[in-house]
Amino acid sequence: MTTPRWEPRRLSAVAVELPEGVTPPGTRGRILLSALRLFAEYGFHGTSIRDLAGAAGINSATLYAHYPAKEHVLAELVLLGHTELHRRLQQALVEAPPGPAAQLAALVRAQVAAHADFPLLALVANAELHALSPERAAPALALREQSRELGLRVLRLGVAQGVFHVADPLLAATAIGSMGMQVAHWFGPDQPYTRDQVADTYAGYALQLAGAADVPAKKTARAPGATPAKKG
Amino acid sequence: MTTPRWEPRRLSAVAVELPEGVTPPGTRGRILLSALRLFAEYGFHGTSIRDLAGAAGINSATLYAHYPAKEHVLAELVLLGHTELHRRLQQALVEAPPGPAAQLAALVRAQVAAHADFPLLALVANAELHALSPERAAPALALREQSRELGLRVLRLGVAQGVFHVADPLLAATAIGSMGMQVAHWFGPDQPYTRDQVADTYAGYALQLAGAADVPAKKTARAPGATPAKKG
DNA sequence: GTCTATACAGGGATAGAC
DNA sequence: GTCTATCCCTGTATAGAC
Repeated sequence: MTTPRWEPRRLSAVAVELPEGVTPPGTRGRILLSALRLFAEYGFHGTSIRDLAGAAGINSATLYAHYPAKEHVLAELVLLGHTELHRRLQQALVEAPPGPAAQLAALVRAQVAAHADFPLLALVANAELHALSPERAAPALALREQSRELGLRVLRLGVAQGVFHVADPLLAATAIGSMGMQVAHWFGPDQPYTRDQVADTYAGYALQLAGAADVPAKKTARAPGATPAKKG
Repeated sequence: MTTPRWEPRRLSAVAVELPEGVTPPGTRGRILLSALRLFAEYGFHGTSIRDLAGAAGINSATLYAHYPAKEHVLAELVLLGHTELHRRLQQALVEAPPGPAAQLAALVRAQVAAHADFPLLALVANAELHALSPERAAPALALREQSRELGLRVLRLGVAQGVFHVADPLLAATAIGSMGMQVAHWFGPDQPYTRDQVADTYAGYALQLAGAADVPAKKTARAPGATPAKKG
């Protein structure tokens, strides 16, 4: 591919940006941001070196003064994405009020917020990871595993404490994680929700899904033990 | 790429198959099944014509006796995937007991079952859709929209009837759909759940998430070895 | 329908001047 | 660091014999 064959469809008009403080200065930063946009829209294999250089406003040969190969650009993005998510999840846990319910809500909020704040990065980190060689994918995979375990631990603890009621915490964690992950695919300025609306709503969904005994009295909550409103 | 550079990682050892009755006979069928596996693992742009022909056991030129271009092979898979899901959702609705709760459960079961029965197809249909030109992506997108509306209608009806309790049915439908969609990414013979365990469990999650007043005391899945797992 | 052979554009990457 | 120029391979697709 030399020039885009059709209008972007994979993601709508989302800001092309990276988390604070991680964009390299100068040309290397422009390469990385261009790659963020192009890899998200056309995929790693659907983006050529010349596409990438053109978007960054440089000659294709200049790329190799900053990265030894195209794959290294992807590797940097993938690692950045996984690092940012894991950092936010950890911070959310640290700052959360005590108790599994509050912690689960905090984790889901953080996950949704991360994917809504940087949908392009989340998309590339997840959907293009497979294009990396095993050794360059490994660091991201390790972070992903750690992130997954954060949620799983909270769910297991909540079940043990009788706060959650799920037969299988692993499956519940998977389901909850899936909700948030997918946010990167549709969140953008062309839809009616704010980042925090989605984050709060999804946190509520997660608690409901987990059968939390003490779902905070949001609009969506129902009275525990209430008689079925009835019927259809 | 001429030969796989590393072991498949995007999906584990999942059967390479298409829904009953849709695999074309003869060489065309072998091309389609090879494409299913390769596109799922390496992506459309990560798979060359020669890869595809080699996997199908033919010369690359022979491909063009069956498809006018590589993109048409992908288009067929993407359409097959979306068609199969939509067909199953419709059938599930038709066969479901009356009432939004039973209907939502049936929809989620059908979605999960479809993605667990044909994870490769679901992956290609969703993750590689962006590689199609707009006009060849359109039919699949139309089907996707119709499928989405099935779930949305059930949720809205349930809210109107007081069976569900969500402030925003669209967001709830999105969250529920996201859970099931992701199943294609991890379901396989290397994990402890049966298709029906996941389907039933996820259906229960959906009802909980939607704040269903009358969540049926359904069987919930367990990992084998814990307590006797049941199935439906 | 399938093959061998090949056209030829585009791919990733390097050499070497500035 | 950046460019021009270029190498060489891989990519898609076609021609034409069998």
